[in-house]
Amino acid sequence: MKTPLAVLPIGRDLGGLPLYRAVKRSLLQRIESGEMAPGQAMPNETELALRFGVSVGTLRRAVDDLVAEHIVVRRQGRGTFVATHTADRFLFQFFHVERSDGLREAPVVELVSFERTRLDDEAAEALALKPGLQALAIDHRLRLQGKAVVHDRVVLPAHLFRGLTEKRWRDRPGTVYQLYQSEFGITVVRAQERLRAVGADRTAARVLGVAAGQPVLQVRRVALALNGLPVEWRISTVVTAQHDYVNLLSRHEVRGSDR
Amino acid sequence: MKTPLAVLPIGRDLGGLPLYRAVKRSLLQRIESGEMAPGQAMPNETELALRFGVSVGTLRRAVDDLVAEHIVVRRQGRGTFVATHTADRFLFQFFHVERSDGLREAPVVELVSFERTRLDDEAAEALALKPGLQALAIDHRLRLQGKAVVHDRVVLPAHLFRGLTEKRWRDRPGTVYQLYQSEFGITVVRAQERLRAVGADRTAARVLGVAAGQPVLQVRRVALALNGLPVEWRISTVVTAQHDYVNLLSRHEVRGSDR
DNA sequence: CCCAATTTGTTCGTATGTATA
DNA sequence: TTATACATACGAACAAATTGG
Repeated sequence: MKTPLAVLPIGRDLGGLPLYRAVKRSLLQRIESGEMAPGQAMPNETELALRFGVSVGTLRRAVDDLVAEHIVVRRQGRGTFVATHTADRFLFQFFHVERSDGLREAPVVELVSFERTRLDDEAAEALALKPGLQALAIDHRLRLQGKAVVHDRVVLPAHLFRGLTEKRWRDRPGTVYQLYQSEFGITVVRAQERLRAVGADRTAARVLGVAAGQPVLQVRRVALALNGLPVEWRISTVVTAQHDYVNLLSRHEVRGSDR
Repeated sequence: MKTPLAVLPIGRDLGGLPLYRAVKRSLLQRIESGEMAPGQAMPNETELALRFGVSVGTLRRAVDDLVAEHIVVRRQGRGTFVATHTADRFLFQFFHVERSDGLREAPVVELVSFERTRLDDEAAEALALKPGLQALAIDHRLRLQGKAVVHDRVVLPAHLFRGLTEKRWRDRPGTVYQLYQSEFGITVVRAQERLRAVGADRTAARVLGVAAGQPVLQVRRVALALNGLPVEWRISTVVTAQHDYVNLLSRHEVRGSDR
């Protein structure tokens, strides 16, 4: 016999909102709140349907949406799990640089610097925060096949990453997004990037070993968490002499945002 | 009483293939073959389900996939239609340049040149064809708010676009993808782009009115048709002084390819 | 190796709601 | 108003994958 679990409220009135959307929202809230943690199995479908007081089909419809948004993953015969960030997912969804001949591989990341600083105007705007707020600025060099190809500057608002030190950053076992998730409860689910071509500035030129002024690709990214709020600002500089930024225009948009 | 319509075969044996995938494939084939043309309404769901000999739920599942891939569109109360290329869709799915302050608008397109030529090695490789095949090369200048921002070079294999003349190109009412679809039965559904930063070459510099060698963004795109075959090769050069190439990393991949 | 329990995946059928013409 | 078509919701049955005995 399973533990007798509480009935889950779907949310007050749902004004015209389809039932499955209400269920989805409720599930999302439970995930955001940490009640169902990443990696953890959710109750099974019939169980959840029972608790929500909806049919299995309706419950499945709600979960379908979460699966499409990479927020949960289903495994036949095993269960449904709150999605964890993996190196694979990071590579696939957030790392777009590959060699011009199509060779794709994980970059080797070197830490260049880790500083406490304050948000400049651009970072503040991107993060929807006030300029001058305490922040962390972390620089990396990324190598592909030994070649220095990308310079990354990551800017994090300090109040979201309390207790983050250079050592913890350095010693993280996986990707930085895995670190955000496991150590700070921040799950990055989507991002917006803006790209432009510029002449390499001194920092990038030094870190990447190219001449200042040489054309490089600059990628500005703001990463958004589960709750839709921006949590990371990043400027990547890419040497595109032998590498490209690839973009597949074959993906699909989320149906309804709910955020 | 409806006309008594033929039973639709789903496809011989379906070895382990779920029924809804077989139905989807069958629908796709009918669309590719032109049996159901763009803009045209498909038979309604119960009708289709009946003809395929499956339940409405299964039929809907198949159509769901096609909707997700933008191959058909559903309109409640009206019907399900084979998708047509529209200016909106083109802008949203295939045009990624906007002003750095976020202003997004349709570009004004000027024809610069229209030539008959032959596939060079790079174009041939991208199009999976042999170098030297007859082709059309068409150059454009795109303006945003009056500013020349993009230079486009479109390369089309002549055998797919028989009878395409400069006049027909010039006189098309909508986007070029609408032209491909309505005049040549070619529906572009997805594309792959590779981006790099380079110094502006002479052509681009002339067309865009920038100094040669100035950093510009170069976008190489191969566009794929419904059947998955490449049909267009394009190199765009973007002046990113006041504009960005934007990319939303929030979209989702297609489940199973079927192609 | 096989069997049984568990969980998601697929398919069916039906009823009712909502948007459109 | 009426008819049509898609949208939502329900419930049930069986298939397929996984795990553990």
